[in-house]
Amino acid sequence: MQEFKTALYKWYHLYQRYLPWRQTNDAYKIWISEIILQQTRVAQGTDYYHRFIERFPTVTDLASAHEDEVLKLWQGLGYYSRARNLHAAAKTIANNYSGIFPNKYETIIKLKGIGPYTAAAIASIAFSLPFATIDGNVYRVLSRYFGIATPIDSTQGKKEFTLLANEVLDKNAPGLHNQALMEFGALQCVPKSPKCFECPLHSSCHAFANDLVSNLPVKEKKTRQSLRYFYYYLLESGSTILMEKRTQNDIWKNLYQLPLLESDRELSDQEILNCEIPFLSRGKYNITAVSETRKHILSHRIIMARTIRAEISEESVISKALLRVNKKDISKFAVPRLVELFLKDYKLGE
DNA sequence: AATACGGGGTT
DNA sequence: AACCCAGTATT
Repeated sequence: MQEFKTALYKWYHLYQRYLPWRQTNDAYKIWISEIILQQTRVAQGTDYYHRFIERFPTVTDLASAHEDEVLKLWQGLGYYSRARNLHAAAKTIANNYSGIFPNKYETIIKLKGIGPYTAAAIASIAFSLPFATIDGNVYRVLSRYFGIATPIDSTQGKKEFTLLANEVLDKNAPGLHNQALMEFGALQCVPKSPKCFECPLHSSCHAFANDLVSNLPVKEKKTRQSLRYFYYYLLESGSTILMEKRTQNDIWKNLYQLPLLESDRELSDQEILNCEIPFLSRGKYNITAVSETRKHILSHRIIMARTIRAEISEESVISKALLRVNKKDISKFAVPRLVELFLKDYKLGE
């Protein structure tokens, strides 16, 4: 065990990346980085981290912002509940804890959007508390090194790996230990074709000795995708278009979009042209274009989307849930990537 | 225990 | 196309 840790820390000392959130002890900044990095690669999240910290340097800055602005800053990063929960938690800290980030694991994990992983990360890195972080990297490194085939996405697996990770944890330097283990998984003990022959731990690695590297870790469930059909309406009148906010408990909650008709099946061009435009209870319109289908692929969904562009008369009566937005203001709204791409096609929203 | 929740990189 | 990424909340 000590051999494992000594080699790991030596490796970390030599090969760790420079990461902006490693240069601070500020729990707030560490928190932001950990939320951004949930299910997100460092390369994808780094710029967001810088912009977020620049706009919201402290937890009270974040707490006093409007959610729309937080979501706009998060646009394109995905899993938007992270941004909504971040904002809600900032308000909790500002209101209940005088703007001071809590320094106990039990308090930290009660905050919205913070689960076992993030609570352990903040507790260990910002406050040197002995809690092991267990993320995808840690599952991979531990399952291979110790040869554990319990599925990591089972209740039993979570229990076993949590126990093991906390056993292995260096209580004297938990923050360093956790980051070293995760960095090792991210750079050396990677999912596909890890370079085991030049790995400093291979002489005592169970998977390497038994040719099990490509079989570990074990994961039993696979996510399957389902289809959705989206028809967006770009409804123009003069210099304005119509937009709406997604408020349902569904994908992209609280983001904005072009008025949407969702169908449970694909619609033909003829059906699209014959279909009365929803959202308009009265008034003339003139369909000027129907886009190609754009296939938007997410982890658990495939969205087939088209846009219908139409001129609507000034006196059109619209559902009151729709917003009339001046074209030059479109970019102020947080929109899903899919909508952003459509707007770009029309040279709107930037 | 199972599913929803984004977007992008890698193989 | 499948898999994965410094996971969490909800059902």
